[in-house]
Amino acid sequence: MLDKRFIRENPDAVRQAVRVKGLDLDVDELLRLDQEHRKLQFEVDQAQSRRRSFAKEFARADEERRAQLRAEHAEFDQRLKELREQLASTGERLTNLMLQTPMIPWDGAPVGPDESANVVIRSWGEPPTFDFTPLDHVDLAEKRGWAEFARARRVAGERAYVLCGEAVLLERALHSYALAVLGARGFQLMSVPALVKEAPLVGTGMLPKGRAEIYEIPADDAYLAGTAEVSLVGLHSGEILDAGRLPIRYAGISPCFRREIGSASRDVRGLLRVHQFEKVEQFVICAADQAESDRWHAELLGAAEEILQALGLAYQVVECATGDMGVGKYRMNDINTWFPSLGMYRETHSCSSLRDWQARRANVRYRDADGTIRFPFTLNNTAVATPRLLAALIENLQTADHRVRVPEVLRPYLGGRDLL
RNA sequence: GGAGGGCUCGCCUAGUGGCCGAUGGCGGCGGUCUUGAAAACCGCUAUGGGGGCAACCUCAUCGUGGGUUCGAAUCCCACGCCCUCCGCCA
Repeated sequence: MLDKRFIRENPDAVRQAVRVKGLDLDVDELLRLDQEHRKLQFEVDQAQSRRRSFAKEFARADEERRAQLRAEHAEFDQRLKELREQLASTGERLTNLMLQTPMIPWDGAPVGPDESANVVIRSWGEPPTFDFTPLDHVDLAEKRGWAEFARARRVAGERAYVLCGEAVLLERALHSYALAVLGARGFQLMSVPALVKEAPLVGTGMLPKGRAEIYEIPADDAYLAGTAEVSLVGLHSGEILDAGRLPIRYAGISPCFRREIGSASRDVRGLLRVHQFEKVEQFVICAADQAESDRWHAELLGAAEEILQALGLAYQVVECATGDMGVGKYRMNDINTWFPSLGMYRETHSCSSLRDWQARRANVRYRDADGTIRFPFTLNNTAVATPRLLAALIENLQTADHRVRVPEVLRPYLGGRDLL
């Protein structure tokens, strides 16, 4: 969500953002509603002011005068009621449009309609070469008894999976390692709800646009969050933080649920695109300062790269195009990790800066040293998301005899074993 | 699931229909005093919207949303959350 004043003063910048992000938002209608809303607000204010003074007069009046006042104000009350209704309905329409306002993307973002316009900005590592025919993660896992797919789908339908035995330990090792890396970098470890109310989903920007992507539990007016970010933002919703508390850095771990409606029949095999997964997410709330936010963006990207490098997985860092980055993003960098079975790099991490777009929605504020109340900037990035990263790991580190080399950093979590 | 109690300005608290955007204390900030500090004393100390160049004016907000009333923190209804007890349960 953008600042209304900013929209009034820079409508062209907003129109431009709507265009390059491929959105459907009528900025002129928004401006018109904003103006109408302000006009109605003014009228309602005046009417209520009058109502208050009338009430005071009433208190002082005698019975005869009171009867007279009641009669006089019947019509006025009706008018006030109508004004209030108009204000409410205009406000509702305005809010609907405001929730669709996009963050203005940064100058460096490639302009393009979708991920095809993304640009690789750096690479690390070389895709492994095998002197045998490598298996994909599904065949490898089944051969080793590390996963069940057919049976899992009997239980939970398409895209379901079961991890078994050592795969369970390996998955947990990835998360434990990610938490250790982030803990060492000063992040507060947080295990957060995945079952959430509507408000934090709107606050993060997952709703209203992403409704089709989110599991809904109508009986309880609840939803299953697709990322820990939802809870982490929601934790501070409505608060005015002390500037001294910033930056807030969280490493949030949670199960994540996504309906994958827009990807039906894509990646249906294996562990790449599933409805339920486990993720450690990095999340930062920092002062409303672009330079500081940029530093955190680099830091979040750096933590993810540290993890991938320690795991020995080749990856590329991608500068995401305007059409790929989503409504609220200022800047987005995906990290794509090499998957031998696909012969390509696939997204395992996504690092985003949102400036104050999310804080505004979630109503998270802070008090600056000089007492000014501001909306902070928020950023987030994946640290480890499994089983997708687990699949990358076993594919890349497999051996000819269908075993998997354990990266050194994971060995402490696997009883010191260097081979599974 | 059942029964009860509660939700007021950072924290605690006063307030049962108009004098209440709201009392008092604590905390915080500024000042006086002091060599310095403490104590004491004085002052300030919510957020959002609208109007105005500005000083400032105005409206809204006492968990949320409705209702009653000329007028609601206060009365009524629904919902949310917290606490206590019983039951159930990982």
